Amino acid sequence: MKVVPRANVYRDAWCGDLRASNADTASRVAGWVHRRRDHGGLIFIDLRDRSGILQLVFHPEYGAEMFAAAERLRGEHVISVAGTVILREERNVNPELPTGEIELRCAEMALLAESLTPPFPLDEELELDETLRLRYRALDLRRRPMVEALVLRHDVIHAMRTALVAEDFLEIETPILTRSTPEGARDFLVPARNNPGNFYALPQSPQLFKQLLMIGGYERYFQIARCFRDEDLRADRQPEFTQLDLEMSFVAEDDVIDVNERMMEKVFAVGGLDIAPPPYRRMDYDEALLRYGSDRPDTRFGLEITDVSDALRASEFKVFAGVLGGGGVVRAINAGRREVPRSELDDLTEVAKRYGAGGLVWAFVLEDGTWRSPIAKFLSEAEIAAVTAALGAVPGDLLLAVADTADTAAAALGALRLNLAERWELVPEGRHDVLWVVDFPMFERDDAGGWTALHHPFTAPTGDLADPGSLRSRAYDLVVDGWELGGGSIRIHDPAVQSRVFEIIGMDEEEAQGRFGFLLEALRYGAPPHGGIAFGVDRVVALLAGRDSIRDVIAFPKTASGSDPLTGAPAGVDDAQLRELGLRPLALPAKTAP
RNA sequence: GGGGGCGUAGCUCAGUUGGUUAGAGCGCCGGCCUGUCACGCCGGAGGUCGCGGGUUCGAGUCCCGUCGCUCCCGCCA
Repeated sequence: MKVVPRANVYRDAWCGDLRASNADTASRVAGWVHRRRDHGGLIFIDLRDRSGILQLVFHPEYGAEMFAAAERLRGEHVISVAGTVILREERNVNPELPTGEIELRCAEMALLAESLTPPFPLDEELELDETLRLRYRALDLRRRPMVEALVLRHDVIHAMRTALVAEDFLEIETPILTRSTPEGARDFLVPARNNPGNFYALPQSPQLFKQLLMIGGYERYFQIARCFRDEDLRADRQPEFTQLDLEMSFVAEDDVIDVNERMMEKVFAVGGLDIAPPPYRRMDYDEALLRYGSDRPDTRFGLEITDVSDALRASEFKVFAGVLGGGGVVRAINAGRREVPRSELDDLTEVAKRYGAGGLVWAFVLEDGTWRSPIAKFLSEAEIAAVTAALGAVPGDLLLAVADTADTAAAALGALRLNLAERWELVPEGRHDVLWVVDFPMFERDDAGGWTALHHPFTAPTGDLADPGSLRSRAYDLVVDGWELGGGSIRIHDPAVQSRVFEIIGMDEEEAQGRFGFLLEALRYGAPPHGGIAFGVDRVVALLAGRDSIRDVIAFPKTASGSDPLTGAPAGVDDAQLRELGLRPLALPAKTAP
């Protein structure tokens, strides 16, 4: 650790800091008993603090009473010891340990706290049941992978803050208790005692407040902001999560992207990622969806998707004719030269179906250019040749195709790509790809046939406001290795445009005024052009730490069902509390009696 | 809301076609041990097989239900 602790009754050094250069000096350290090796007449203790591990040596010669006390030490007992740093004999050096050249010969020991036997081992890295880990989170947090993850998290946030402060950003807080604006995700609600029947909402993001800060003239703002969304969880989604939220005035897309590239370059360096310096590649949304089947493409491996509709336009094969005739597409992946058994093809078909495809067409290209495929007999020689050529396929290659709507084909083949990459381990070790996805559509159709904003309704559109389907948005997402790490946009600063966007998404004047009147009003008092971005801090850290789940980089996360085994949250409250809030107890259906 | 996987000792797991007394490693407890670092050796304790019901002569194993964890779809920037 960089700073030596201020000497006190407990310690004057970090365990993990002592080195050969400290040999023959007196030192005092404190920490937890990580492991003990009791040889009868000689005891070794690995003492652990936040910085690392130091071997302590206890010998009766150095103090009989202390030695007797050391015999009673058990795992996770807390002690403070004073002694002399000793250079180990060469044959006793432990090259695995940063402190392995030395040890502390103990002269004095204070037992500060005893520990029960821990419910799981803290000294080895093994997969543990997550409920158990969360139930005993204080102990789990002592484990090395957790310490490393949270230290990295700190370093990442520190790097972000340093980079932004250096670019004249101001850190400003926005409210946690705010107003429900049910656009996008479901809100967490908080009953307002002073106003019975009314509720605060926890923010899904500081979006509106940061726009007000721009109108307020602060020009460059950022915040490490806690955000809340009451939706079902995933490995990369928690009900409360942390965003690096920022906003800038008098900027266009490139200005925001430039600042953030400079910042993220520092962040990637903190994680030790080998990434080419900015500017980062930019890819159009349409291209991402076509070639990778996703708006957050993982470009670390090939298996790109190709649209082969044109080669099959005249096909008499009923499935293709039906789909193409109905405005759909046929898209395919050349999976390359692979020996794939029938059972695996069935698995892949299941993957495609899970994402909405009716099925998956497979074909092996044979030496003579024909196909071994269930559908070979339905296609003409010319069609087979055309599709083979479109995919750049050669004999031995496996082709996988989906015929469906463009959206479904993209989703199914996109998922299939990722599945194949994992199945066949196609991602090169240590490779990381960073890119901006840009030029998103502004709106997409919702289930009811209306329009809904792809990002959010404060994103600035480009194009003809009379034709919602043709509008693009001035948005940009940062994607790394298929993870969406951040997203933002240039915002609407013209109140007329903002009103029109609300109109397009089916929000009438009255409703818009009711929900967002405060923003519309502020926009009328001189709103500068502005834009910004928000990064998912948990995702950034998880990616840098090489973890699959953001739970592993959050000190106190929730389980996948949103519960907290540590505190028991969410938990019931008594009727008196409810009455005080003006709420009626809910009559829950009785549990079925045994 | 839907689908998949998992649930056996404190922990990580094995447990055959339904068959006698449910096992291993680690940990824990006791003993021995002066250079270990996953210390070693000897001995021991430790089980509501998630929970409830059913089938069966017999259930950890099969069936139904339920709870929890986890991954995914829907949902979600």
